Amino acid sequence: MDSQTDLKQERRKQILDAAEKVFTQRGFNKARMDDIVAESGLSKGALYWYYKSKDEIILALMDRFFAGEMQAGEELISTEGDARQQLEVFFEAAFKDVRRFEERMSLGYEFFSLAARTEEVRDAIRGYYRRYQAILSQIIQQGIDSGEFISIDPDDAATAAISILEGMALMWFIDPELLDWDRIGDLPTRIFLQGIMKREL
Amino acid sequence: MDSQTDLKQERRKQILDAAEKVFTQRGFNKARMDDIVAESGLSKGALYWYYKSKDEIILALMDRFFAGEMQAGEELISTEGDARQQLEVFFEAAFKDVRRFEERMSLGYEFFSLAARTEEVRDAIRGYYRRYQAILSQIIQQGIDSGEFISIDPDDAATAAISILEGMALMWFIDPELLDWDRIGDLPTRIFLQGIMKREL
DNA sequence: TGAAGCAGACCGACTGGTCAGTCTAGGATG
DNA sequence: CATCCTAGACTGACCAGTCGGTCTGCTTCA
Repeated sequence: MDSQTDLKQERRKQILDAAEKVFTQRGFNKARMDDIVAESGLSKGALYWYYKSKDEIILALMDRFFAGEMQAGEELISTEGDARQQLEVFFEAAFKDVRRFEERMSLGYEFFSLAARTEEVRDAIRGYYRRYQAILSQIIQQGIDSGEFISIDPDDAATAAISILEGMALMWFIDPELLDWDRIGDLPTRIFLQGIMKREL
Repeated sequence: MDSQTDLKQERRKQILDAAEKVFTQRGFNKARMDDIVAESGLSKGALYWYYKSKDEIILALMDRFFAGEMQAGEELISTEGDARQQLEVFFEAAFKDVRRFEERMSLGYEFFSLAARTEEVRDAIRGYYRRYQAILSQIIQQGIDSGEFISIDPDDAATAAISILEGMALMWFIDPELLDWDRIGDLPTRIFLQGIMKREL
């Protein structure tokens, strides 16, 4: 029972790993099941033993993709420090993630374009962002309570913060030169923070 | 020669209009050439008379798409007022555009995911953003020169501004509720502006 | 002990549908 | 007679998904 379950997990991982690689390189539509078969080292029969269809693989991959992206964010909430420091850490970690997931970014945009036509995908992405927003909103609320930040709707400010992150990721994806991390550094973070911090008059 | 050219233009427009509608609804891959034929009211022969392939239509559509998006931005540079006002007008116009292009947004994300695998697409989008950045950078430079804004790299600040716009468009695409324009209004603009404006100490 | 039975995991040749693009046989316009 | 079409049948490649079959390990029971 146990080693059987392990095998199942192992095989599913094996298939999703292969699918991730193939889908990233060729996109959902150009990728053939036979590519995934070849990449996974399994057979077509095995592949269809574990997943009923290509769509099922895509959906399973999506779950894994956004769950993975989420982890970094979720862990952050326990960070020490005042709201400003927490946001700084958050942004910094997020930027690092963007660079770390470089190759996987195109997969993200595959999901976005799928989202337009597939409710299931849209809902998954939505859930992901809402959880993200909740975390940031909480931090910002702290900052408002402690008098660090100006009086502002924390949900909206959180949405704005995520927008900045996602926008920068997009820009970097399209034109890495325009957005040289070493040069631009934490500029957007600084702009955002200065934008919401209380001024000392 | 003249009315012939007109007819050519007209037919090409007819085809691209149909393609835009079909691609927006079904995505590049699910959309069939026969769908575009039906939508355009022309025949398959006519379609292939004007465009050699599906890819050629996609590329032509891309040029039109980004050229259209660009116009609004290009016109802005002549706007009156100081840098702050110009940026405010710019952001406001951009947000209006997002809402106006609601149905066409999914097409944009089709292009983004294509960009990962097609240099021609990547270059086109890149060019579009660079022109956009140049405009914003110019305005921000003005603001720095006039002492309105803090000393900052205008190119980087412009990149940050575009990131905010694009990020918000993305968020809205995925979750319009999270980003209710009437509620969130010009918050991101205000945050950005406060972030780069000189403080009166 | 070992033969028989069985189920779950897996193999890969094959099928059947789909669809981009072609082609034929015209017709109109200028 | 060149250009701009119409109508739509057709071809050929491509590929998701199927299906008959194999292999391995476990259980049963004589």
